[in-house]
Amino acid sequence: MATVSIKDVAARAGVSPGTVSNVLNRPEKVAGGTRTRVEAAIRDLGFVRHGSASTLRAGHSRTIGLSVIDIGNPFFTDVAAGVEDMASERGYAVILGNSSGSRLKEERNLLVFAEQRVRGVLITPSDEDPGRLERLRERGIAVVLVDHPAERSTQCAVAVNDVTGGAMAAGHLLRGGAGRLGYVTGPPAIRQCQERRRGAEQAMAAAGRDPAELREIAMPAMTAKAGQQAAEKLLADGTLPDALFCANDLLALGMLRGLLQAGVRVPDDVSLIGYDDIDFASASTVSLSSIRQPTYQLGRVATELLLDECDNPDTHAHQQIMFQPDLVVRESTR
Amino acid sequence: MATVSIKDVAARAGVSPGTVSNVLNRPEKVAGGTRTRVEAAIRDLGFVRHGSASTLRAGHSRTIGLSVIDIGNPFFTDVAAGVEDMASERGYAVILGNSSGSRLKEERNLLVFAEQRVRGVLITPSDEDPGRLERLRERGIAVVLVDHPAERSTQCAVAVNDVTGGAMAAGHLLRGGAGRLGYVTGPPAIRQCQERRRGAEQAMAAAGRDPAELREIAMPAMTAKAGQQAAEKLLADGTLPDALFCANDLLALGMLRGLLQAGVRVPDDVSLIGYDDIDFASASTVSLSSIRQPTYQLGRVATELLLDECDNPDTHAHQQIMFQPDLVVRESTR
DNA sequence: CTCCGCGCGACAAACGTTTTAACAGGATGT
DNA sequence: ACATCCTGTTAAAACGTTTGTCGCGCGGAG
Repeated sequence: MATVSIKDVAARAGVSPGTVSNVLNRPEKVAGGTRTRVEAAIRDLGFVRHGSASTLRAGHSRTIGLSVIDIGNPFFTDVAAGVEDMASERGYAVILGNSSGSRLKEERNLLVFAEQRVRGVLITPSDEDPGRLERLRERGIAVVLVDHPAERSTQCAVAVNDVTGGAMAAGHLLRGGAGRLGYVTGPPAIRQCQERRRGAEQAMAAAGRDPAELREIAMPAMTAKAGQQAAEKLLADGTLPDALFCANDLLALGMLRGLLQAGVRVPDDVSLIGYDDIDFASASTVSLSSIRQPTYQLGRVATELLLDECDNPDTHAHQQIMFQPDLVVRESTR
Repeated sequence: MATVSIKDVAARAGVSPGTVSNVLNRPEKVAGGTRTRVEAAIRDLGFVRHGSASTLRAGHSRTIGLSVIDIGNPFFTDVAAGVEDMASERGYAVILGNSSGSRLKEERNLLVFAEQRVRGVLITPSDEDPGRLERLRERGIAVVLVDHPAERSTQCAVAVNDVTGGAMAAGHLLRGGAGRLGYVTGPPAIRQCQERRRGAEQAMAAAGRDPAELREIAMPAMTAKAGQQAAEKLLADGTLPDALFCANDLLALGMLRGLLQAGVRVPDDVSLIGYDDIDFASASTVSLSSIRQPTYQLGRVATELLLDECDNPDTHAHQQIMFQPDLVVRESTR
């Protein structure tokens, strides 16, 4: 438990504590001989800098907070991996907060972040209230929105264009010769669901079709189970569309299962496309066409923006970056 | 940026800084009137305690480190969710470290943890070297192993019994009338693969069968793609076992796809069981029988042990907790 | 030979909290 | 009346860094 401090290092190297600090933080300021001597002392004693003391004195830490809505969702997991990698490369630690969609938990996480005096926060807000984030900024904590459009141009944000993605999916189905088109979606409150639908409608209009013909099947959840229920609903109706666009892959996989079990052939009878391109999309029996989002990249870039804002507050220009999704064609579509 | 400190609160409430600290840390020590006055001042000024200053003086922080091998793996994601929930309930923050299987990255993460003076570390070690962990303990940082047996009885560990799980899977297949049994596995270096195999052999012995008959198909990775390749390999050989036990669900899903595409019926021609019971196991075309592990619980309990060790170092008794897996029977097995 | 500038380090003052010892002022017991 | 013990509060000393200021010694310019 004999915690070794900068003083011990200084004593052993025969220099002052300030010099040790300089070796740590601005090595170019200290003469070669002294530096190697100090470095040797650091190694010998197994010294590791006390982050808290450093933060206290310097006024800022080398940690960032990451608040996500659901760490169990592969989408956020990939984002988190990108964040962690980039932060780690730049010597920052990541404090993880999982809000589970609960506003209370999100609030609590932000408080923890504030107590730790994180340098900045990456957040996918669970609702539209900008007040909390404003309060963070007042405390000098940078904020970057992830997978959410910027509420104002005074902040950074990264997102993926869901309208384009929706248009890609529907366009692909239309090019495949689809007559009647169905859109299987989740709760209407979810922004992504709305925008993907909007994209699909645009694609229909561009193909000279009436967007109002798009048949919407809305489910209360975006899970595989909900997808299968949607299939049952469609089959009970008796009028199966020629092609189905599902708002995420889990819905699509459930739908696929429901259709195949009922003897409907995919893609011969019905074309099917999902969204997100999760790992399992390519692993299902009939591999699933989907829309790929650069999730890992989303995390990396968001972190890069955040750290730039922290390290160069003066020259930093706020950016709203919109990534473009990709169409991935597999077996489930004609 | 006017950061408000304990002194400002003290001034406004007309007390000394020490009293404010007491209100924060041992409210029972301060008289009711003073306390409410101080609390009001805290609210009015929007004071939030400076975690680093607190850590520096108190000698310990309210953060723990979590080092996992692959945050993209649903298994670890579930564990992380459990950790985050429990830590958050007890007022601890979680610093996330993702080693991606790289020893170097793991090392770097542990260094970050040490710098942040985390109270303790939860780790799924990426290899068997106990040295690093020993060094952490010398620094007064508690360590709990996750999904890894304890190297010695002087530390806590939580894991799931892989031998039992393997026995459950193989036993289920044997009870279904399987004659020839195959075991599709990953790299032999992975401890879990070995132990699950050992369990399967025990089940065979218990059923009066020669364990040597267990046919092993080892793949270099444990992904869906590798599973499909394994299927191709088996089909090329021409001698398909009656039943297949895959060391994880991804392998099993790939295998399922490969078999179905070749016209092999599951479970009529071949029974198939996976391991982990990931979400998608129940959503595949032929839903997958599997072995469920209490992952979320694993994370919660590990955190509980860690915090107990931190908060009651004297009375704390090291524990090695072994969870039992569950057999989940679905459509893929007879 | 003096003076200036410069490179390198030492010194010391913070940073915001926790904690110990000390203390005031009653209440209590003798 | 005095000694004693509470209870509630304060003052001050840490904790381990960072950082601005200052001083020393040396080499080159005047």
